[in-house]
Amino acid sequence: MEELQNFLKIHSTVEVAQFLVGMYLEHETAKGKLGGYIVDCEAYLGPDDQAAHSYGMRQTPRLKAMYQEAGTIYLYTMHTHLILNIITETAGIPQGVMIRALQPVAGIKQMEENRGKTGVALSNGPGKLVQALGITRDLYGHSIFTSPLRLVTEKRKQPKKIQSLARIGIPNKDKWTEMPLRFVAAGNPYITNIRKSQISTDYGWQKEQH
DNA sequence: CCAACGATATACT
DNA sequence: GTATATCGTTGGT
Repeated sequence: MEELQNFLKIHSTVEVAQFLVGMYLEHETAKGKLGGYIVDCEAYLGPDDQAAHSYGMRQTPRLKAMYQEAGTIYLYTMHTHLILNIITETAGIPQGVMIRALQPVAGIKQMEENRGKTGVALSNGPGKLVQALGITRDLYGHSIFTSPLRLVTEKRKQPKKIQSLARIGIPNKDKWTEMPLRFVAAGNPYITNIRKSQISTDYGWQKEQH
């Protein structure tokens, strides 16, 4: 965990976003541990990024967590859905990574119950994975290092290829609309809007090394 | 009041 | 398979 904390300190938001592809995300709930691999995420680059909530160093009550230290959990609601972000820089620099999709590994049965769906619909979108993992607003502002919701570096998988794409859902933001700040594990079926022909049988992971 | 870092159902080639 | 319409809540001018 200290290792991860250090990683956040010395790397840029974009580098962290790329590192989070393949990272194991786990939520310890009353109904057991729910977790899986992050396969799709987006970087939001604070003051300059027109698509970021914190564009122009905007300060509002809900943005409070964005100005806290790296590892802080930033949650916001969007059209009835809760969206999960992880803050990536030191306090005062409002940048973060939005978690877009997860390949479920542990507690899949519980996730199906939480979602009322099965298969890729469990977690192939930001609001979906939050619901699948049972994440709630009271995690707002807590740390990814010390809360029931945490990143497990030891279980991280290595993607064969990280693909850079334009971010989703941010039209009319000049160059920021097109900038390749979205990173996915190429070939993984849980990626948002992936085409069937793009899915690979190994789900986009490197082979385990022995 | 209205836009928003979505999700879903429904309607189409 | 892709496209659109509608749902719905909260935060910020």
